[in-house]
Amino acid sequence: MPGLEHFLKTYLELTPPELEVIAKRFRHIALEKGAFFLQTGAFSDRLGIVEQGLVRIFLQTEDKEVTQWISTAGGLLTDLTGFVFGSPARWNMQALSDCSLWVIEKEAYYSLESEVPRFHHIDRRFVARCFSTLEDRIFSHLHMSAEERYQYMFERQPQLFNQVPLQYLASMLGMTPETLSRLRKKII
Amino acid sequence: MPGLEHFLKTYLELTPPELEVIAKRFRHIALEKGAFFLQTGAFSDRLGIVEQGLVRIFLQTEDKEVTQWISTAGGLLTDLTGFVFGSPARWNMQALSDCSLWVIEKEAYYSLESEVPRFHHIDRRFVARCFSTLEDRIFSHLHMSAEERYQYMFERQPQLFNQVPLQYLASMLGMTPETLSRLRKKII
DNA sequence: CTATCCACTTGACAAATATCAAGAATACAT
DNA sequence: ATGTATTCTTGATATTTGTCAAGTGGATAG
Repeated sequence: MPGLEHFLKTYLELTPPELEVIAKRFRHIALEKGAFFLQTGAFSDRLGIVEQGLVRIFLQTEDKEVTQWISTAGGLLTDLTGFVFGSPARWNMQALSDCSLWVIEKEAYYSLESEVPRFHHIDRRFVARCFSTLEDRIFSHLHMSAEERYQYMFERQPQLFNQVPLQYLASMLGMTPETLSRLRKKII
Repeated sequence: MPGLEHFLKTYLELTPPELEVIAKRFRHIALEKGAFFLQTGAFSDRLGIVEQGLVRIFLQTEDKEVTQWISTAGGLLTDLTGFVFGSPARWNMQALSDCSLWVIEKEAYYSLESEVPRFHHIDRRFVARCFSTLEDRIFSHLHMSAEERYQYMFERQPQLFNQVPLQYLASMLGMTPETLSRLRKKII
């Protein structure tokens, strides 16, 4: 199984010593199926990386639950807005299966600024990469149909489609479970 | 008319001396109607803030043009991904009317790191705010109908609806011009 | 003033997607 | 294993949105 250092390297370009200092600040925790890593309204005072398992990021609106994303191995867990601005978290993050995570506290994260000279540069690229991912996603909603979004996601994250309840995938793709079920049938 | 410093303050929390140092690095330019601030594939080596006028941010796909956003006074102009990672710009940015802009070169922007001690903190919050805006937008596509997205945008940016060709607004909302025309009629 | 060009609107129709309800499959607990 | 959730599928139908084509209206150049 790829370790924390492997995942850190996929987000950030780091030298071996930087990697070591940063990795040391993470601790390893278990998150049982059904448990929350974060809940709406709480303080987002830590950042997690999924080692194993699936975590659903979602929000309750008046009329329905909206799944924003499902994080798999290597995926990021944090309410970035809350983490940066200290505002109450918008998102719930709940384990869909028994998970193991690496976690760094906000305080430890920021203290890296004084330990790793290039840290602000690293962090900046990290946030910008998150931005870039969202930009792609917005774009997909502006010019793709539900079917095209399904295909696009399926190509990029095929493992999700075996493991995640379809209702959540549907919400994450901006369609109803029935529509997703029909698209899937049509395409196979 | 609100000045550059006013707009900077809306993005970033700055002390008066910081504000002064940063503002000094911007220069003031005109962008004629139809001219491009940035084109797809170019280097995104500067960041602009709209003082006056409208700038459309869009991209050409095989089958259609997709308008991602329209920047009005105070709005931001940069391909953030390109600006941070040095990759070729994804977006075109074209003036819809005669515009005046404040612009800072990438090099000058980064040199602020050594002039303003808190700069990395400021910059980080800036990027995170951009992220947060996109997150809201993704969310709107996951749970709102075209009609609801129209209403939502109309409440937040009513000025756009007087000034911008509807075809661009439609694309930005992820619908056809005909649909937008009908929604507008229905709602008024 | 008039011709021309856009952008916008409207209508008729088609396609995509949602809704509601029922049945089938699957997972879960006892 | 068996019964009970729950989730997924399917069908019928409604609604929303898209497409295509024609028309209207307003701006602008000559």
